[in-house]
Amino acid sequence: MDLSATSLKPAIADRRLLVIDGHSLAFRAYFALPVENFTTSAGMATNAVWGFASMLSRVILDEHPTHIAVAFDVKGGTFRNELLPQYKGTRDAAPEDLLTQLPVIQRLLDALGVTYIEKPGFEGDDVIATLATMGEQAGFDTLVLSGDRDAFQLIDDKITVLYPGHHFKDLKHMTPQAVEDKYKVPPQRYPDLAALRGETADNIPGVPGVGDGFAAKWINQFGSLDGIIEHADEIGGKKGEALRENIEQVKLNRRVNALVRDLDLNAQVGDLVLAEPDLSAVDKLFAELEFGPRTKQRLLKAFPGGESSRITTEEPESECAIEDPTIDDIDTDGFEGWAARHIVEVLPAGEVHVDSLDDPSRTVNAFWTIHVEGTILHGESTPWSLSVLAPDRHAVVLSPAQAREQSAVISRLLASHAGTCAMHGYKEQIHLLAALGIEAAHPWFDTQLAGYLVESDYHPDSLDAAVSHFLDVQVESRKDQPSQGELLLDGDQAQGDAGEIDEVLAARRVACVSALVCKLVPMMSQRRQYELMHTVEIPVSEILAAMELRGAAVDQSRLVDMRDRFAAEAREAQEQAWDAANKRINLQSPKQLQTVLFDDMQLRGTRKTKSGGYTTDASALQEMAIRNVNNERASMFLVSLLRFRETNKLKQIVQSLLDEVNGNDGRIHTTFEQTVAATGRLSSVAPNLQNIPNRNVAGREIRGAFVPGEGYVSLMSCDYSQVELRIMAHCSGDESLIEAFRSGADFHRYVASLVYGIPVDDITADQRSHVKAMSYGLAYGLSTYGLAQQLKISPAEADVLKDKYFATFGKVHEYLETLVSEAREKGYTETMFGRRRYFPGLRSTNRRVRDAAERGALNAPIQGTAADIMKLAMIKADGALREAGVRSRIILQIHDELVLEVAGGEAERVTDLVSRAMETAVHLDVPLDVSTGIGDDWQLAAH
DNA sequence: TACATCGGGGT
DNA sequence: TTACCCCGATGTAT
Repeated sequence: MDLSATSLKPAIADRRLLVIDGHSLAFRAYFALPVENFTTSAGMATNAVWGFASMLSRVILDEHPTHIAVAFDVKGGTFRNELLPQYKGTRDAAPEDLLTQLPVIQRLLDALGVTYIEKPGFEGDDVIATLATMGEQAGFDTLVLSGDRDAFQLIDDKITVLYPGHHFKDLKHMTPQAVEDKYKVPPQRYPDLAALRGETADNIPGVPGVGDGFAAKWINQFGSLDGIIEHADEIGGKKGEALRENIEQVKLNRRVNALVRDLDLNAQVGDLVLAEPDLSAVDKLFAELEFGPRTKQRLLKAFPGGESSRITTEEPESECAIEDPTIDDIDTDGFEGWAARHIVEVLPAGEVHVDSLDDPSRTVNAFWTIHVEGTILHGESTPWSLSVLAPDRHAVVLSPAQAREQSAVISRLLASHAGTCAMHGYKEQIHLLAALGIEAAHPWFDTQLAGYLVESDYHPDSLDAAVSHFLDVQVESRKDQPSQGELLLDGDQAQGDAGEIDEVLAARRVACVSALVCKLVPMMSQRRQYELMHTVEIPVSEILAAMELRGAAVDQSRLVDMRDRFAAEAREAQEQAWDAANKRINLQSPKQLQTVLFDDMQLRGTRKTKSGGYTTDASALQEMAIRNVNNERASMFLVSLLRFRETNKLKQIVQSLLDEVNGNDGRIHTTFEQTVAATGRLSSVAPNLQNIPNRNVAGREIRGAFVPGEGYVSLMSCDYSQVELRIMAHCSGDESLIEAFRSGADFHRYVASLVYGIPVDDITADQRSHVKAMSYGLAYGLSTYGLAQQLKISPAEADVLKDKYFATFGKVHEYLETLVSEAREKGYTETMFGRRRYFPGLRSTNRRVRDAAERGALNAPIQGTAADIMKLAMIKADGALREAGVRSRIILQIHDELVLEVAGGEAERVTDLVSRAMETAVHLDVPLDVSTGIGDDWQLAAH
């Protein structure tokens, strides 16, 4: 079936009212934009007008209202001042050049045909409250754009407040759930909470010592402010006393912050329709304000008759709109029957056939989508709902209990129709499905992996973010967490209102995934990324999911000992540093360090940080220590500081590991991020197990705390040596470098002998290390300056080394230049396996940006190919282990190293299987060298 | 409370 | 003034 026929209409409500707090928006615009940049030649300030206009167009484009109104405050007091004379008393009077802009903004609104409303004796907020209420009664979805939190009391299913965040252009969608999450009370109780807490901005005192937390606690305990007042005597402690003392104030606050929702405004909501602007009036005003044509175009674009309005009112340019599916009730039907009719009988069975997937002319419109919502916690993930969307846009939403009941059916469906199955985030889905007793199978399409493969520099952190990025629409599709009693329950319990709402959202989520598939399929084909997705990323997802679930066992008592020891040593170093400084400063504050080093001690700084001060990083401290060996206090301080930094860091690392130990199994379950690193590498979070110290003895000790778990006898570590250099040798075809690897000699020593033209045996340690640094620097685009810095030699000497190196390995030089020039031509780089990364920065006119892009373009194919090879090796090794039927298993990947937990009696066999898998992951013109080690812990497994 | 900056751990 | 990451602490703005 053809999706394009059925899924074109955007899911935008027919009638959507946007109500704007005019004063609050003008204020924010005024303070966000520097007035110097927005002044007419006659000296009139225009920053607030400009900011207001640009925000207005932005919100209209983002939110697609059909109706719109702006509310303003009126000069003179309101009924609130009579109740509470000091109300808003601390607010500074608005600056003169803001006040003069308010009438201009109103003129602009007139020209645009936007109604604005003021009501003497009342605030804009009351007008807003009234409009929102009228809108709700007339069946509108209403958005309230306001920076005043009093507006939160209006929020319900139909009314959402857009609340500006840190930057005023980031608007938070405050839904009932968002308010509940943030304040732990429902929106209608928010004013109770505000009355207790007070509002400094409005000069309203609350109960001293009572903040949001206590206010929410009481509200939840007694139901509401009235309940609290009734039971005020029962509340003990200082806070209870404070409450009783201020109870009249609180009551007054509550009367003041209640918005009036039934003003007589002399207007009908239906009349607020977004209309075509009066172009000549806009032109005239813009000429006065000296706004350019681009500002005008941008503003008008948002209004009917403007350039892009056709797209939003008719069909969107992409055929991938999100439409709420028809939700089928399976109580009367049974899931299996539903799946048979909507999926099994419609779609072909079988696995994915990889052959023709990368054909750019290919289109796919016959697939089904499965999506489990929930939170992931390795070992005890919590699914909230499972949704299945069929190609005919019919969907079923199951509660966790229902899904468990159907687990066998769903597992079978996933297995039999994997070849037409789409998901978002296979790895996460594996965990959530497993928690429901369902076994996942390699899907045909993963929208998260696909998004990563087509645009690896962009990392959405949620499905919604991916949707708004790739489909350029905002949808409300996610509550952060179902609140209590709102989880989808089973049959008899489930049919409350809350359950109904969740179903719609869950169905919308799966529709989002489906829309992403629609958008990404042509991009994947065009960029030829299917093969990578199927042969690399999807199988890797499965392996990573298993690794995450296994976790890594640690010896907790050893960690605790280490932490205490590092902590003691850090304290000692701190005392010494304090003595030397004659001050008990915070050694973790660069700012305080700067005063001691550069003011008190008058030391000469080295490099500057980007905020202007001298850096206090380790290399600078070392340099200063050398310069000041004769200054006893200074060197004492510097040395102690360095020792503090080192030991304190180690303490923190150990502590962070302890914090992450799972209480159930005593193991650490990291999460491997598969779509974060733009080059194709994995990353590891919570905790990061890819940066456990390894460079010096003290740090390496931490690796000793990683041990084989119950049922296992040792850990094995296998790593590639010099993969990136081998890739350079292979890709450049440089005979000398290839020979260097084939010879099997000490690589760096061998290379040094070629570079310096002296026999291998005569190479000094210095020469070897210089050449080694040069070799590694190549893949990073290291400058001569950087090389000099690192080797502590002069830039001139570094230059000589570089020239000699490239004279010896000419093809390497050529290859690196080709990488950049090809990237410049095509706009992207590619690894050996076709993984792409785009580099728009190569065309930048800013030299720094361009240089950075060039270094990236140099590095990405090399680092990326190494990442590809390791991923292939993991697939191969995992397959080999399974086929051999051994119990030993991979638990960690650290870019070029695999760590395995080895079962008794399997050491030799596993060493053989894994090293063979890694060596033969791909065939290069140079051998892939793998070294392995095995031992009682990770440190002892080193080699 | 949220964000930017600094510093430092890994490959 | 070397690529790619993750994280904690500080200090500032909100």
